[in-house]
Amino acid sequence: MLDLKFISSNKEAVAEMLRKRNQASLIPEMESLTVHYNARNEVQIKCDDLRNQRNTTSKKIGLIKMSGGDINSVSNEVKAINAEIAGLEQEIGQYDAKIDKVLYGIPNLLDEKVPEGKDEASNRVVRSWGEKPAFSFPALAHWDLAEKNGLIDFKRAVKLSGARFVLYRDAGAKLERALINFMLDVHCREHHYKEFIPPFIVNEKTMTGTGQLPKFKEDLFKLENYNYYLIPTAEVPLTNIHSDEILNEDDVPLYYTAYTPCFRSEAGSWGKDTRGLIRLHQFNKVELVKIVKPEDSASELEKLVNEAEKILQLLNIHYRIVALCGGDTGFSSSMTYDIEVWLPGMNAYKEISSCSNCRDFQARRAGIRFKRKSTGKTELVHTLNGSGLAVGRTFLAILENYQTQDGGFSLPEVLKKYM
RNA sequence: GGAGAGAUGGCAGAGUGGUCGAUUGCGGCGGUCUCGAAAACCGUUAUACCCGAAAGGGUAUCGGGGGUUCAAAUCCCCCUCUCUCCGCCA
Repeated sequence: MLDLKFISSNKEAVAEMLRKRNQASLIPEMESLTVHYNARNEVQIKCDDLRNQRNTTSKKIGLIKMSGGDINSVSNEVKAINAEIAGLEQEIGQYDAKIDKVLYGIPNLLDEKVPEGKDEASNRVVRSWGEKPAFSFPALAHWDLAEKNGLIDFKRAVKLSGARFVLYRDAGAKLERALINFMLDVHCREHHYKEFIPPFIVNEKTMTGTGQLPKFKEDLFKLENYNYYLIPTAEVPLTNIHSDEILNEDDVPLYYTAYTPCFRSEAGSWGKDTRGLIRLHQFNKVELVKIVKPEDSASELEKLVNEAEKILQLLNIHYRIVALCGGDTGFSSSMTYDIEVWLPGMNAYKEISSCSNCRDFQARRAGIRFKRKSTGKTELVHTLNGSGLAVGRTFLAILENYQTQDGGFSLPEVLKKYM
């Protein structure tokens, strides 16, 4: 979330951001924050003053009692003050509730480099790498290749669970596992990430820390009768590892990675990408998370993209890097680069990684700070996250890009030792 | 699942109704000493909010929520989590 004081003194900048995100409808709510905030403070000042009176008078009572005096009248005086305090506290609570409701729903500020635009049509291609493969035959889509080669059992997955689930089998399961190990090895050995296996189920506070809750509850799977949610990405547990902590300056930057399955309800995407491996309720992903000093986050984002795209370079698959426009940038992110991989079978580029700089937005929600030595002050860290990469989509990119005329496919060189 | 114990500042660990935001130790930071370091000694060291130009002042916070009281880290209730023993179990 944004700093309440910042919003109050920069309303126009926040409104500008909301317009750029195509969410101008939030502007009146945002502006109401200042009103509530000021009103709240007035009550707070009154309340603090009364509490001060209460505290000093109460202390006097202790002294009076010790010297054997009568405390009745003073005691009644304090009771009257307390009644007044109770009323004011209730008022403050009401203001806080109103403020939080709005504040937790306001998206992050956008980096000035973010392109203008309402939706993905305005995303800007920054650069690309490699070449589209030239086939002398019509390229098959990955679902056909997966079926033909016995890598995935789509039908039985439906029997087991339903639509948008897959059952990897034989070499398919092995390839998926090989990719996970390959990605983790590259990031740990070459990019110096620390590896984790986090819980796949987290609580409400953790989901709030990274921004999934309260606003995007319908995108999550929630466990019945528990206040637990299935993680939609390892970004959630990894980023929250240090929630409510004050780190030493020497501890940062932190580079964390984890493989986890990711669970998404995909509410609102009925009919989209119903075939194959593009959009699933459960998919595998290797995630990269960085916790860094504010002055480093911009350059760390560029590095993060490089680390993620390294995987595709090693697999030798063509892709392009896209800077998301304002309307397409996620709630918690100030700036996002997508890596879009080329899929010859689908004749399209598809997102395979999303790398975001969340700056202090998540850090403020989750309470992740560090103590700066030169000033002795605590400051919010900046957090970044990126897929490195979505495993299932990498799987299908390999199938489509490495397919052969006979309907089979070959294996990228770097994966051979993992199979 | 049964029985018991516990949750206090970066960490360890005192504190059972008032002068306690909290003894002390360790760690951190600054200093004295030293060529330098260690040791020793001295000082300092929580977070958030509010008022203030600042100095400074106020308020809240001892796992979370509620209650008793003029007054709660301390008493009562509920919840969460941790530990020990027993049972079950990958």
